[in-house]
Amino acid sequence: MDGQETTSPPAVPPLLPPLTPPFLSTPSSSQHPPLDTEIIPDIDWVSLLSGQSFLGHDDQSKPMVEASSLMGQNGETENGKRKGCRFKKTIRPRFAFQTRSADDILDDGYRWRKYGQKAVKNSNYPRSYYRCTHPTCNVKKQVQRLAKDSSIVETTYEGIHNHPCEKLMETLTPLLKQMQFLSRFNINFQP
DNA sequence: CGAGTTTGACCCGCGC
DNA sequence: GCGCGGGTCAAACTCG
Repeated sequence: MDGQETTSPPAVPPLLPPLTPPFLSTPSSSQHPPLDTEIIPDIDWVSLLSGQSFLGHDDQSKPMVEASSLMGQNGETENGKRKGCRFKKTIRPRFAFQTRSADDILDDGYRWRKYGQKAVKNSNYPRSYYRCTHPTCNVKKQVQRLAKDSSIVETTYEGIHNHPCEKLMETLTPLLKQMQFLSRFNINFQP
């Protein structure tokens, strides 16, 4: 809720993966190549997109899964009205990063459904809320453009995908098949 | 027609 | 206790 305007990580709890450095403090554009989308910190995108533990340590720890499933039903009650456990204090793995992009949404390979948008204090730009559309997956993400530098989009992921990334699989499957095929002939990829 | 987006209302946690 | 701010819901709407 506070400290959002500084460069300190606003929503990155102790569960932050070690591979994810805190927010880039100075996104000075002097060294930036002219890319449409620039990933600022070093992110293990392979692990991230494959639904593996980008957190490095918590993919199998049950509390996270329970937290997710808890949120999964959204605390709806018998009369269809939502109730308190919507806001139950569950610690879910979250990590945030910033990208320099003209688009608010960076294509991470997963399919997201927007479920809300909210104006945030101290920011000219609204914050958008997305949820993974996979039926059993309850990962959420928040996307917000920085008030200071509107060219930077801050994305906060919450939760862990419990399914592989469709797009990544689509891309990798033919490659894997090809590798399997080649491996049948004991082809070594050596110079 | 199904999937995704928009948007106002609702709810809760927290600080005062 | 009250008000504020953030997060979510869900009906209405849009789009392919």
